[in-house]
Amino acid sequence: MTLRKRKGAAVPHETARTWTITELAGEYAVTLRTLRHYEEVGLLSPERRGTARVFHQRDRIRLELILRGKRLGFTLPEIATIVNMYDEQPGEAGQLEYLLDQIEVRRAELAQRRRDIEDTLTELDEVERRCREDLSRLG
Amino acid sequence: MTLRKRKGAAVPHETARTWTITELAGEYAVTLRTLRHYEEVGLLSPERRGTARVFHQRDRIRLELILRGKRLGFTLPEIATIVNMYDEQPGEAGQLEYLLDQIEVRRAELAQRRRDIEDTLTELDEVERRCREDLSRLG
DNA sequence: TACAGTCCTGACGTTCACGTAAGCGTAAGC
DNA sequence: GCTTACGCTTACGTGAACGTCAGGACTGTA
Repeated sequence: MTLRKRKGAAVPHETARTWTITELAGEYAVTLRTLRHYEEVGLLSPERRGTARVFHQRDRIRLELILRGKRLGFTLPEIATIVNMYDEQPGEAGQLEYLLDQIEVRRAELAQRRRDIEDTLTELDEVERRCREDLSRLG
Repeated sequence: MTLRKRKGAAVPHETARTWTITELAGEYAVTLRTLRHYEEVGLLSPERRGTARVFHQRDRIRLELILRGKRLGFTLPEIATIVNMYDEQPGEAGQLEYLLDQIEVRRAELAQRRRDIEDTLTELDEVERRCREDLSRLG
């Protein structure tokens, strides 16, 4: 799921498949406006052929990351910092340490969210149990 | 963490503690406006003494559920359906089955979010690994 | 060549979840 | 009895994440 190429990983010579904005929107159940918006805020940067957008595999992967971030309740700027981690250039030490910091921040947030989910699931179990109890009392 | 009383669970006779809006806001790090907003949309319904709001333990519990829902990225209406599950009256069979349906829906959403979190954490690990690798190469 | 289909760029509108005054009531303390 | 603190309602403002036109270009096809 990494976007960054570590070496010159010899891409197969065939022309890679691309997608139009309508195709991508259909496949991921988002609107054209949404995809354009993600480009506006720098989350996607499809190739242009003339004025038309041409989406590559790279854009699909980023889009999947974006949608996942949305499901997790992150804002688009937050998602940007996460998504951009994946294709950061090696860079210099200060940058790398900043990146490590960011990773810790996100990790902590995600851990909290996971606890929230566990708690909620447990309580839903309890609600369901009571509910079935009441139902059987009625039947 | 249940709000519904199953029987006449003999409440201790001492007067239960209550909280003012400012106290509650301070404790949960939200604004007065936020608490009032939650009341506007029916998520909280504090007692009124004159015009002033008086919050009870029940309200604290609901507020905790609300904040957890927010961390999980649910909208306030979505949170309402979840929170209201906790203190539904036993009700009739149709209602109970509807509730069971709702529980399934939420459970599925939460399961998806949990997968999202797992995936993201795994990938953060990978990013961190690469990052440390690059750092050691520099040091 | 006419027209349907797909794409584009503005740019204003909308919903959600509050923020932010403005203006007023009331109870405590000096 | 005046100030200060806290609380209230009403109501307009705001930022994020798009929705929704309007107007225009290009492209295949009947």
